[in-house]
Amino acid sequence: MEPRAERTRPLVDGGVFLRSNINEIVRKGGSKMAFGNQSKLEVMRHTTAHVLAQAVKRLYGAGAVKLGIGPVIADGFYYDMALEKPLSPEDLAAIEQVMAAIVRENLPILRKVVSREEALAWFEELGETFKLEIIRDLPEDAELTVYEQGEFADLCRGPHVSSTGEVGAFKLLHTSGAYWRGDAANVMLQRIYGTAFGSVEELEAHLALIEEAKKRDHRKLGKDLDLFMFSEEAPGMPFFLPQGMIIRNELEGFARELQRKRGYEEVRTPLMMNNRVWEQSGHWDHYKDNMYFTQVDDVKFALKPMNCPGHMLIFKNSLHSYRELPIRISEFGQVHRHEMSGALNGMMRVRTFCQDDAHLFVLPEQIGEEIGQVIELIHHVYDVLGFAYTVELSTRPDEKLGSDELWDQAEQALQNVLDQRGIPYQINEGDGAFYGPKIDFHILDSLKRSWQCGTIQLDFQMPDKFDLAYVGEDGRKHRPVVIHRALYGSMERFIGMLTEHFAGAFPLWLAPTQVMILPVSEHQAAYAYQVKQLLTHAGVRAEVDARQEKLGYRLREAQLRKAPYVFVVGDREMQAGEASVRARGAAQGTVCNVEEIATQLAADIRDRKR
RNA sequence: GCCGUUGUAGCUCAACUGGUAGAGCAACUGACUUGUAAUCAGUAGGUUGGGGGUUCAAGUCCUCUCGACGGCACCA
Repeated sequence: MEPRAERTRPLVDGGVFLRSNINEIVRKGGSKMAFGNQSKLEVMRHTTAHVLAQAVKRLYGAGAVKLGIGPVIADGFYYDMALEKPLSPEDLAAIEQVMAAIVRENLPILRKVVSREEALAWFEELGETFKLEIIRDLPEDAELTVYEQGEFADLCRGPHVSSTGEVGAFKLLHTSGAYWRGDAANVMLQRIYGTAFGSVEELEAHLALIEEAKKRDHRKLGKDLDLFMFSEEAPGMPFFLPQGMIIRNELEGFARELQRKRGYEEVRTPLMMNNRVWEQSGHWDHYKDNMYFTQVDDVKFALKPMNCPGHMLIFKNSLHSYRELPIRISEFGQVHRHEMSGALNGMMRVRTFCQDDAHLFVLPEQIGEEIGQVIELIHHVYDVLGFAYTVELSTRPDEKLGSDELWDQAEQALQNVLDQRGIPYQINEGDGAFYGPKIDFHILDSLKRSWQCGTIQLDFQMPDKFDLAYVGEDGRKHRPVVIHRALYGSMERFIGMLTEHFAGAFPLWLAPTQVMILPVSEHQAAYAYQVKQLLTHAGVRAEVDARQEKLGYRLREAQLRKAPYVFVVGDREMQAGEASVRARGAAQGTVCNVEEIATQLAADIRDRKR
């Protein structure tokens, strides 16, 4: 195939393009900061992004396309560009065709170091205004390189593979809008996402993984399994259906049980309070754009976006001695936060949710010990559920309350606890809450996706804002320190995450219906209900499906509902006080004495066995 | 909020360039009395998200609006 566009003048007068070769570059160790830690796959994906840009220019005309940036990301790449025409999925197919042609042409990829002036002149002529902006913002001494393949050239640090023919199996996935330089104040460009792999097999495996994730989508499973629903009447506000409520109650019960043993006291605080409380706490200043307000008589009220002020008021309700501390107040607190419409996402990002919140009022010297206990508690919860997790330490944000000295102290305190316990963690600069730094726990689900769930936040601000005090040994008033913490984070999000993690096949203790009992025919229906009764008394959630349908049909439904156990009862079982017990996923069942299996299941449920 | 896509029966989806809404499953009724992933037959079910407009005629075109989806930005 002939390269379509002839270049009529050299890119840069007098310049020499060198063949781009990743192996050579890595061997020579050239420009380590750019190349050193990139895998060959990443380099190839980066080149695929250039091929994408080249294809778009061929298709819509070089002049009609202004390039933004086209970096490699986890699992693929994207390229941002400005073009008149909004891209549709059909356009992606057409672009892929042109990309395939460019790969077949096997164009050599040439690298050239250019001076700032040369680069500016060239991209000026091309009308690549975004590239010009990049060049102007680069430091004076930055080494500028241009990569050229056929008629296409791009300002780029590289590296790239040595020719377009080395691009492997690729696919364009979807388009979206993206602000230039990630700033909402800038124009919005069109972003095309794609991925590439060394082989067709790897690409297909990746696409299959995406399909698998879609099948596990909690929005789909939540609908299929009747866990929860949404309504246009309350965007971003989930409705829990009876089946989903069972899961939620189990999770709450689990946390309550653990917290009771650890000296927590459960409370419930109002959903809305006079706005002056939020002005006092600093929430109004820092968070009013995301709060819901209402007028009651002539007074402005706000729905709580957080539970802390309510707990501060509870602490202030009585006088406290240093002997009482730590005081641990917990609440399954429903909060409302007005998230932007575009941010909503099923149970994962909602406008009202329930935090399994707690505030620990502690003496300064108790901070380390208390945080250590919360870390242990979170570990226990995740361990029972079988989750691996990572830990992040988030430090002071730009918009914050309090002095740098206090922040130094608070950040140091958290860091010390982690270090002393030998817990590996990542530091997340600037991601803390406005009142204090935090330790976040990120769960890794079965698809290796990370979800922020548990959190521990150290707060020297709220005690101050609310003028909290305890009476010390010396008989004088002292300021307690507050630790905010959550195990699940948001019940809604946690349930969404659990649904995807287990693909709807919840462990026995969480499963809404733990045993589905199927009488073979109407004759055994009465016996089936007896079995249900027995299981119910043992503390097992059992249902009977005695519909006038064939056993195979009802069995299929029970499996689709992902019931952990199916009991089939026919005449044989009825005579012997037994049931044919089939565990979820098992090819066939075993016949068990009903009382024995009931005892066994009750024990497994009590132990929250996985 | 921004860019793009999208909204048809409870669910999943169909209806060529505008010609007056259809299927499977589910539901209901009846028959069958069922032994480990779908028994058969029949019945009913929709102001095509909502408002406005163009047209002889709108699910289809235009417009406003609401919701959802994919991202961006946001996420104290």
